[in-house]
Amino acid sequence: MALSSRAHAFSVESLVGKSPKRKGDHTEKEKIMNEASGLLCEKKTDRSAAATESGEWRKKRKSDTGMCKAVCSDSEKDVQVELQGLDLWKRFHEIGTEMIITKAGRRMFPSVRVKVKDLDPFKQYYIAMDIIPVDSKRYRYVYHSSQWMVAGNTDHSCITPRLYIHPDSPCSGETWMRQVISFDRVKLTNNEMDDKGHIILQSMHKYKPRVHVIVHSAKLDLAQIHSLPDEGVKTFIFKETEFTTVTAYQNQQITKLKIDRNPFAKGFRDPGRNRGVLDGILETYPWRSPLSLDLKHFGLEAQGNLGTSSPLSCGTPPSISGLPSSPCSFGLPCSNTSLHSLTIPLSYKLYSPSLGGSHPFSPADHDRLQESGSVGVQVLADFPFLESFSIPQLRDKKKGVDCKGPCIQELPGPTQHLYLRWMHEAGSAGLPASQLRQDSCSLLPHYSLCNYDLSMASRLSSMTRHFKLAEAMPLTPREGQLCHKLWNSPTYHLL
Amino acid sequence: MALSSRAHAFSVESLVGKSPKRKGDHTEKEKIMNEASGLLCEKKTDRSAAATESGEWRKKRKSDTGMCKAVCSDSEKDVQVELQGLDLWKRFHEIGTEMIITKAGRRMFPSVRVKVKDLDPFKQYYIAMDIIPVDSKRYRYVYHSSQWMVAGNTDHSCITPRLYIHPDSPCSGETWMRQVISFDRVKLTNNEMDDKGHIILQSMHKYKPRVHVIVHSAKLDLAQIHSLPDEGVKTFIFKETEFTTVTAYQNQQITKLKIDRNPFAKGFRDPGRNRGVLDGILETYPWRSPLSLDLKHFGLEAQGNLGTSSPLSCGTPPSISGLPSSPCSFGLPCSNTSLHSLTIPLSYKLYSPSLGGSHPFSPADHDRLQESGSVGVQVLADFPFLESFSIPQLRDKKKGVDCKGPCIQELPGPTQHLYLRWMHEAGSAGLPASQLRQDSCSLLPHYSLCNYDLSMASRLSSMTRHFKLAEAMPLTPREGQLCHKLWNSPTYHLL
DNA sequence: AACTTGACACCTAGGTGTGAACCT
DNA sequence: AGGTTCACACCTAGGTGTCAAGTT
Repeated sequence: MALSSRAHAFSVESLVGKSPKRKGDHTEKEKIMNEASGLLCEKKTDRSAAATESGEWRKKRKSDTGMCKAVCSDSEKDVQVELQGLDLWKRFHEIGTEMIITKAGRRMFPSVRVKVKDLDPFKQYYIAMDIIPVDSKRYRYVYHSSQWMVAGNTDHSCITPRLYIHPDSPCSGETWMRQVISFDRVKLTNNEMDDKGHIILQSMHKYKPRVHVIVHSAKLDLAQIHSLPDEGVKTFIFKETEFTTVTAYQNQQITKLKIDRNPFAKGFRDPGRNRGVLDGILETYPWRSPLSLDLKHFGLEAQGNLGTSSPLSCGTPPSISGLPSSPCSFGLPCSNTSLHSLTIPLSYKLYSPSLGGSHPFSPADHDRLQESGSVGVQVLADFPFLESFSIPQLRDKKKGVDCKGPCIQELPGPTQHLYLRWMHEAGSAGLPASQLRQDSCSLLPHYSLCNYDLSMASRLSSMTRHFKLAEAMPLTPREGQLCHKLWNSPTYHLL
Repeated sequence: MALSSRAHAFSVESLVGKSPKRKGDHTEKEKIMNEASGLLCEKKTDRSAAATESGEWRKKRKSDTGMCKAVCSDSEKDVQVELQGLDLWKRFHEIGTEMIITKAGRRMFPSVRVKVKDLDPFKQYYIAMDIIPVDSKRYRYVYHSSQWMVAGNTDHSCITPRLYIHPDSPCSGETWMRQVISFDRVKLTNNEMDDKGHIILQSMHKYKPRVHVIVHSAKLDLAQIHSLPDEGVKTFIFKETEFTTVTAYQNQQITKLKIDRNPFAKGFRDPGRNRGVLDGILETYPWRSPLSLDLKHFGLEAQGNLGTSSPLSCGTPPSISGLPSSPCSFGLPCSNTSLHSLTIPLSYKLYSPSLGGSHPFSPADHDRLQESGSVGVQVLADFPFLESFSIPQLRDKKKGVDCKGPCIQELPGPTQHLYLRWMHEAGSAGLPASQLRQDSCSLLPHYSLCNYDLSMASRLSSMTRHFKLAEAMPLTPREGQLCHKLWNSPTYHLL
């Protein structure tokens, strides 16, 4: 994925390593907190919004259901609040959760979702959420150590956090208890003048959300509650929901996890990440096989193939974790029904990210590969100079207009080569070195002339943005931008 | 537009007439009601949901702002409720509003939107909506007379209508009065077992929505209100919001108005409807001119023109309300930038809908035309037998797969002619008979070979579905389906 | 023959991360 | 050089009328 320039700078080691953890003194302490679910229940006793986390509290854990319970001891009754989606929150928390804040307001992901128990079924309650500072520090992300460091002090004391009343409020205890109470519509903003009711936060600070259960009284009007009432409030804090505010993601692992789990970021998802590295591509994209490159031929066929689906032989779909037995069949399944739109060349090379070189896979790499025990995939894309290419499915109108020539003329000559290294997920799809040796002869570069349809092409474009460019060292932001520009320039984008 | 088979059968007369009104005894009475804004305010005195429209009420009108006010006289204070979007409601009401109901639930369009005035700013209110039967009759739409007729009796008495509480409830009078209160999330269903809280109605019946302003009392729980409380309720009815429930639109004019006004139906919209009848097409679709048809040539060029934009001369764009001065230039503006995808033939004929014949325009028609004072446009589309037509923008995969031959083979011979009559909106773009006579010689059929791009093609397909098939008598459902099938068969659809 | 249903193309509306450009 | 903003491609989610096929 084309992670942001910042995120690109995240060190390779921590990405490829088996189970990357934040380094430093905090790690052990946080782990303990996670295991303890980090629950806090406080009874509201004063008007201070940034209430201290004091007060009696007990905790209970249901790790198998992915929930955690907070029981708030009270003169009346024990109210329990369970955080939903605890597993996901913990995955983020282990890395160091970041939340984007924007001027217009950005939703949280994950969002705070709770189940409430042991309310009085017949009483009316408001349920609300706010977000308070964890400390008075300003933070800075240090790329080379992949850590958040204190960068200064901030005085939060004069700011009263905005209270987000759950839209179903007020509601009977019975009704609240029947449903999962989701705060997914909450939006975070860094705009101090915000008039849309979003929660206002400062970037590069640590915060923690709180959930409040408020007993309804006749005086309360939903439209008039802007701060917590003096009494009848129970507050719950879940340590796992702590986060650092950012305007752009700092830690690449956070970006990755967000993309993987947030449905709205599906467009940035690597289609094959949950299977063998190549499986996703192989199964998703229709290819012709065996791969062979004839750019002149391609140039001639580019238009001629429009709308046709000539019967070509299809290769055997290989998988990276179970390589094909036929020595030279690096082909992919062929879906003729979608072979009607566009002809572009594309080919793969196997590549070891730990080798550090930008060269095609060579026999000498085998030995080093055995040491590293993992392997990536290098993609070679060839871009012929196609002046009058027909692009019927042109969604990006603006870019499409600009596309007639100049953008492609950045590249000299009729054919361009772009080498990309695909960083596979650590451990998820590593190719065993032994297997690689066995089949490595079949993995040497082949060139392909392949037809595939434009919707596939657009997905491929998205997919390739998840590739890591092939450099020995982590990319600098500038490098990342440059490579992305080449790959994602208007014309290429249309591939 | 390809109105539903039912809607197709709507009689020509009522479509073309200057200001079509429903015929029958009701017309005069309804007109009075419209002018009186049809307001009703009733004070709830019993639990009967289907309350009678009795009670004291006054009315006030602000026609220039498109709103209408209801003032409910009361022991406490006058509460006023204004229907928003009154103009739109009235346009529908004049035709005879229809609302689709489905098993899954369908939104209303227009939706009920009101402004409330003179509430007690400090009191809490619920605002709710329900929909009650207008009478105990079942209705049937009679196509040849374009009228709704009583078709039987229904006993509604045992059914208590579902109450839809506005999601902002309860809320202070102050807050309610600050905003437009919209019931656009209300959904109507014909599923008697509905468990999603939608309003359950019976198809082919007449209903009227009611808006209730309910004073909050401590006893009321938002989740527990399923019927109107005994007291503290003021009810408002707007005559213009009456509608007949259908599962498919019956009156083509309703379909047309829904498509024109509902943003979600934009895909079915005729791009030129707010200008001269032809202007939209002429300005929107790139054409080559002068129109001339050479099907053999077309067949040969169909693929050859892909991706090219050969420089052809473009005709003068005429408008139906101001015909072009050049005698034979029924051409259209040419947008070469989009002439790269597909070549299809299409031509126009002027046609008088009141003549009733399916023949091309003849001199003898002129006299009759003068009497009718209005004119439609007839479209002649020619479909050559194109076996291997290139269809890059194939979104409808299912149809695309079926498209190879059989569907087009329904038509005998290499070329098919389909006559469509385009019913222009009454009064919006009528061609003066005098002007027609003057220019009628230029309106005799011409044939055209024209290139235009696929996105345009898809819109044209949508547009042509709005045409009315040229038959002397209103079409039967079967006829409508047949003609639509020809025009919209898988291959044609891609035009 | 009248009416209903369900899959569908085509929209609106809005939530994502990206990277260029900008600010400080 | 760190941090922020904005237009954007690419998604999810769901509201339209259409039509073929079904039911009554």
